[in-house]
Amino acid sequence: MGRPPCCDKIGVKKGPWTPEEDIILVSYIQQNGPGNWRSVPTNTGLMRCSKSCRLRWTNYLRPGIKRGNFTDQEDNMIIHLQALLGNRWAAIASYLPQRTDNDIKNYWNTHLKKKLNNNSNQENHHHHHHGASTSSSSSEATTIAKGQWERKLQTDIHMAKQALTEALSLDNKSTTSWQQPPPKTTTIPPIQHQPVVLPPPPVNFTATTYALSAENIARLLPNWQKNSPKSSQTSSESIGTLNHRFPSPPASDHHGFKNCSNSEVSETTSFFQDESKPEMEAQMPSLSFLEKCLVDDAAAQGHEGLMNMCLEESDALF
DNA sequence: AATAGTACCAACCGCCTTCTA
DNA sequence: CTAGAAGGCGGTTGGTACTAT
Repeated sequence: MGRPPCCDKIGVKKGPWTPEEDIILVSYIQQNGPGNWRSVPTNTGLMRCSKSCRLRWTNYLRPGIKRGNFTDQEDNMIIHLQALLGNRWAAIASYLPQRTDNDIKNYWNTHLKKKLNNNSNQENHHHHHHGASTSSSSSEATTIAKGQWERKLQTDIHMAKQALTEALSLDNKSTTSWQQPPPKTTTIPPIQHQPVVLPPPPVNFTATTYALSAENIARLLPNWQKNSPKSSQTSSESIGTLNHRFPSPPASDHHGFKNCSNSEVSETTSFFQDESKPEMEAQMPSLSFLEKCLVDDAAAQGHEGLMNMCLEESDALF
């Protein structure tokens, strides 16, 4: 037979989370780590469905989340990736480690869709390169049944490569940092990158990365650091730079997740590599495949600039 | 100052895939 | 191998904040 039920629907609370609930959830995850959501409501006493707990954590409480103030680079990246992947927000979010899929989805629906509509109305004859990928792959991708898109992605790999290469080269004019796929891809075996700084082993790693959690929920959990062996140091280093509930002031630079100190980068990205979006592990092979094809193809075609750029920035991140 | 309209976003819903007994 | 639950994801909605009149 199957598993036992995760939680009965009786007495399950809905609606906005209270700070108290957040504290309970974060405290529990601090001690046990994310995952096994089924046990969270029973172990914490939260009158919430396991799904709700997971959603609250992944979309709001987990460390390293940047909210609001999407940069132009992020805009472009989302637009290109949406054209490339369709409404696969989780996949798109894997390229924007500080953003949640929900956040990107909301931003797309509230901002970028309109922006694109306005642009397409004003310049239909423009952006043949965009239009080709957007009109074909986007509309198709959204209609393709789940599970089929990866096959399509492989069969249409040339189209995808072209679109992504275009996106990379377009934005390379202004900056290149955001183009770097999430550093977590560097830890996936098929990718040849040798991580310079590997995440600490899971136990220490959890302690370190939860320091970032402390920053995100500092207002909710004043004693957070006390429970996290290494958190006091890291928190003092970076506290105030990650603003969870309140949007950051307009960024002086537009370098996305590079817009922070080295320690922040390593910690934040390390976290993402291992914990913040564990579900991405399942998706990354496809994306890594695409990336690898891009890099390989770029090399084959003599696009060393693109390839080097990707590799160099990957190294630079560490 | 009050009201209506709009924008934004956190959270829910339901479907699909994966996993487990 | 199969049934059924957990996990994951995308679409949608409801509440709140903001803006215009």
